[in-house]
Amino acid sequence: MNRRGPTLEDVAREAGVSRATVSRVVNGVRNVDPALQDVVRQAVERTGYTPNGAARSLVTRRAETVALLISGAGDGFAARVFADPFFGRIVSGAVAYLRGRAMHPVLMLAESESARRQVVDYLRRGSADGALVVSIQADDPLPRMLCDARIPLVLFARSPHGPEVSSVDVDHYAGGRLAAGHLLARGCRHPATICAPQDLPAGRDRLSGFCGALEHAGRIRPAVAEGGFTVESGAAAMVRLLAGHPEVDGVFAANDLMAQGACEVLRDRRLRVPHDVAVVGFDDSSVAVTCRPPLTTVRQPVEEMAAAMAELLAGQLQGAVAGPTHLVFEPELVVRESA
Amino acid sequence: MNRRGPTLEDVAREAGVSRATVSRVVNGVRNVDPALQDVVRQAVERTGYTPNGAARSLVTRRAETVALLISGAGDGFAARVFADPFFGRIVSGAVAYLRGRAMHPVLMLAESESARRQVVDYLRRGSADGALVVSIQADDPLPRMLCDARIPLVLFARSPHGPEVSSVDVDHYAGGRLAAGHLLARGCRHPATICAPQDLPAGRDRLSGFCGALEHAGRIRPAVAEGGFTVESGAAAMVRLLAGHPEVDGVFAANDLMAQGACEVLRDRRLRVPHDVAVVGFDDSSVAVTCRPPLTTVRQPVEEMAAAMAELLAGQLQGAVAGPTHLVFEPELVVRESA
DNA sequence: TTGAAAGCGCTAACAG
DNA sequence: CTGTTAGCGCTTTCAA
Repeated sequence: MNRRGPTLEDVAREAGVSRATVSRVVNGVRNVDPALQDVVRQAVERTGYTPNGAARSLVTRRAETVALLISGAGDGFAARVFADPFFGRIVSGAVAYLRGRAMHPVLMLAESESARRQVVDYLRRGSADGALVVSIQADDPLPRMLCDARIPLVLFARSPHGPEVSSVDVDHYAGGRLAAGHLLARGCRHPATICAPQDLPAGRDRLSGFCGALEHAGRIRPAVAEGGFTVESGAAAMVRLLAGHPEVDGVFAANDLMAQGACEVLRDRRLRVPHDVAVVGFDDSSVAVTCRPPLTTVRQPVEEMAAAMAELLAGQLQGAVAGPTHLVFEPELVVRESA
Repeated sequence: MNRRGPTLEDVAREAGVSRATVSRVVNGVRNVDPALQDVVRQAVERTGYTPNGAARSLVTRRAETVALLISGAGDGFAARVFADPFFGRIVSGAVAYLRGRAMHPVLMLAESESARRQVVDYLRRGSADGALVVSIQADDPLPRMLCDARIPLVLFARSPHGPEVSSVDVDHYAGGRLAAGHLLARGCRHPATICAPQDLPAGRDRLSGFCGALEHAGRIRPAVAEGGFTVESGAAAMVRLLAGHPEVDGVFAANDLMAQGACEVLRDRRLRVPHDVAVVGFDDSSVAVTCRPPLTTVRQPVEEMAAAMAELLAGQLQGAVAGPTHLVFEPELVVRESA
């Protein structure tokens, strides 16, 4: 594969100017005679010139590329990522921001120990200038690895035990409270929750927000079953909940996928949603709309959060030396049919 | 961001050898005294050296990176991609192959005209060595753009009007036949299909395979409603089918997501699957298992196809000059509960 | 405003 | 087996 295209040299010869001048025109640097600019641009056109990224990066020390890392573990990791529209929203938000700033967004999965090493290597060698990290595993070693390698990064969700780096997050506690408030307001007397893994801070916060609001309203603790963010785990949790607490009339699921699983089980049992059991989800991903019935859910402004994450990183890359910034977004209740 | 780490020079000094020797050790080239190798490796360790990718690429003319491009259009493109586990399987297969060959897989979305230009630019400047392209749009301009830019590429699905490049595909016609055969075998008398967009060759082939087998068995043409690969479009199509043909007792949906939508509508109508209406999907993505009931479906060996695609590209990158290769995989019927 | 020249950090001949 | 040397293609001082 020796497709070596035309170089600056070739364009310069074609245009009858020096390499430096062509470089200036290509990079839009001022102080070039407009007439010459045209000549150069035509030469570029004729030769079909494209700058060689490696040569450029070698001197600029930038790749104009940002890696969006989705980190986790386990078999079928990719399958899980591509089954949750939540990630689609993150990608969407980050990509939109980066494209607007002429940065190339590249998505990489870090699904295993060796994959993480490869990804870190990719960044260390400078193939990307920094990383946006979305981790869906407790105690993910990736943020620390990146940090140790001096890679600029911003996290989606604050990591309590990880390194102190900038992050963007939603107020999970407030989200849980929103769900409880809504359930209470519609007269729910026997609330339950399908919570997220409790080794995740987000999982704990959503649960304690939910419980806290209930307690505040004078209710006893809700029935709790833990799920793993998937439809099936939500369904299984709902089955357990029903087995132990047949009186349940309201469920807060810690994400929409699990809420969907719950709805399916409820339906199988001929329990009407929301009439018999009200269901509230979390995220407001596209399944919230697809679900039958459409889900009332706690919306995370994911696209904005992702864009903010990219903006924070862009700032770091431009040399802003402020300490870690932690942005916390407010969740919002979106009422549809399920509750 | 001037984090300039140690260079070969630094390591060489530390180890008391020449840059060339360090380079050899780092790149695992033979002909280096084992003792020296150790010395060098220790020096690498001490200095925390990582090769600079730009400098290396500049001379090797390779980035050791392959782009996996998902191309299409429309608002919510990312959302759609991340709502179909089918893509997860592609990513999974390609990533697994590439990681094993020490290539960095990077996923990029080409969701608009400008995004496509950016992606092509990324490849033209050499940030990746080649592309694996998954297009979910009829007449996608991307393959041709890549081809014109002399970027090595392999397509997922053969493009009839696009440039002649290597591709990997499943026998869609055979897949449609498989679905028809199964429906017929279980005694279905009024088959219908929720077909894929007919401007897609794959969509046409799945439909004609289905119709062909029916015809061959002496049946009339099935009722047809077109969907757009999403759950909602499948549900809407099912509604139309039922409205026009209440007698329908078997449905072949051109992907699992649409099959799921169909199942939901059927359930709402109190029609039992498969007892009243049998449903066959396509893909065998993870929703086939999640769906209620679990879907009988036509399996595409997506992971293998993706790996084959990566292998074909790797061959091209190594300079194998064979003409375009078209690999066609056989689909397989996976029987679960829905039919 | 333009050109000449010096590298960026690395690999790959080519000697030794 | 090891070191010396010549670039890879580009940006960026520094002079003119």
